Amino acid sequence: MAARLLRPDILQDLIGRMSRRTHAAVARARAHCQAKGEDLTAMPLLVFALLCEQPQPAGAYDLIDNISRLVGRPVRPPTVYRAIEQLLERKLIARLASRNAFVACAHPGHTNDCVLLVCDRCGRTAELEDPKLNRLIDAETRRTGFEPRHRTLEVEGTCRACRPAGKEGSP
Amino acid sequence: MAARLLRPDILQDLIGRMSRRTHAAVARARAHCQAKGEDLTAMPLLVFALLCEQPQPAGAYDLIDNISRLVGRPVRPPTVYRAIEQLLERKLIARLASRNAFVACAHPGHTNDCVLLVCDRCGRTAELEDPKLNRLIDAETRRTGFEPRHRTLEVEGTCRACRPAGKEGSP
DNA sequence: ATTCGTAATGATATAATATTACACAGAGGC
DNA sequence: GCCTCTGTGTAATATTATATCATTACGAAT
Repeated sequence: MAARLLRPDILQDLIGRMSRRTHAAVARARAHCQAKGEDLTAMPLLVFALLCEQPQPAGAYDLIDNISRLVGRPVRPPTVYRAIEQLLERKLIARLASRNAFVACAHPGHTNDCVLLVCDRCGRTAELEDPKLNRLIDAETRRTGFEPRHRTLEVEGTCRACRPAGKEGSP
Repeated sequence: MAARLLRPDILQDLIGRMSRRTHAAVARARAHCQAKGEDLTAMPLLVFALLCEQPQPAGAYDLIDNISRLVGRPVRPPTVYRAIEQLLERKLIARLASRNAFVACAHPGHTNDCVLLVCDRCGRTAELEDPKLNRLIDAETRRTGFEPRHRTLEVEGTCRACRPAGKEGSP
């Protein structure tokens, strides 16, 4: 299965150095996939772990650079893009289309597309799951005769932490 | 104003060969800008007109190629990207983030971000202006302490025309 | 154990998208 | 005329993404 790069023990070691939060997220992701009879191989796991380590979205080439540093030799774009693709399919990460970047999803197994809130000060993103909103989007698009399959909803603005204190309402 | 490329008479000629619909849209766009004391120069006008001519979104390099053909010599990326940027600022076109492409907006002067419905069969897009949806998105994001400034909402699916006849409800 | 099939990975090259930096041309004011 | 300002022109390069083919590990069949 795994080719010579990224032997399981090395992978374990790399992920082992990461935060507790990441360990938990990785464990959840593995469990989630195994429950479906699938399996996460080394490269997707590493990409996912790296994305978990930072709250900001990462560009593909940031990931490529980081991974290359970690494994001690250049890892090429297709390798990382393949991992990204697989993670996207399994909805473990989300593509941030407005910035050509990627973020780890907080909750494995959400079947809906989620809303991404992107702070333009700190660059952090938060996920919002909102069934009511999803239903409205679905209903309104269908009203025009359109059959929705997938949506991208990204909101740019200022997160609570970056907002000047005391400004809770509208400007 | 205009440098040596795209003299006004040539521009008129190029736009003159386009459809009636495009003429109308271009006229509306000019009027809309003039009402605000601004003005659309040659390149932005041509880009807008080209986008009006086709219902599918166009990539920046499609535009570059088309414009180069029309004016009979190579037009470089920055020229076209500058025009795109200006049109985006004035909300005469919209960026389709999920595909790195651009579409002409149907109605000049809409202040809200609109919803883009993208058909994955024919590639056409439709715009949806939906105040109710906008209000809900605004309200729901603010509930988390986030201050929204701008949003991207793109729905991919099958448009009415491309849908097999008789399938009006859910699958 | 050898062979074969397959999935994941590796490497090379290149396509597609976007930006930086600087030069120049023409309109309008002086 | 000369200056300045804005829009345009060009070269070079940065950034993001994919196509293509080679290689490696592992398991199943023989």
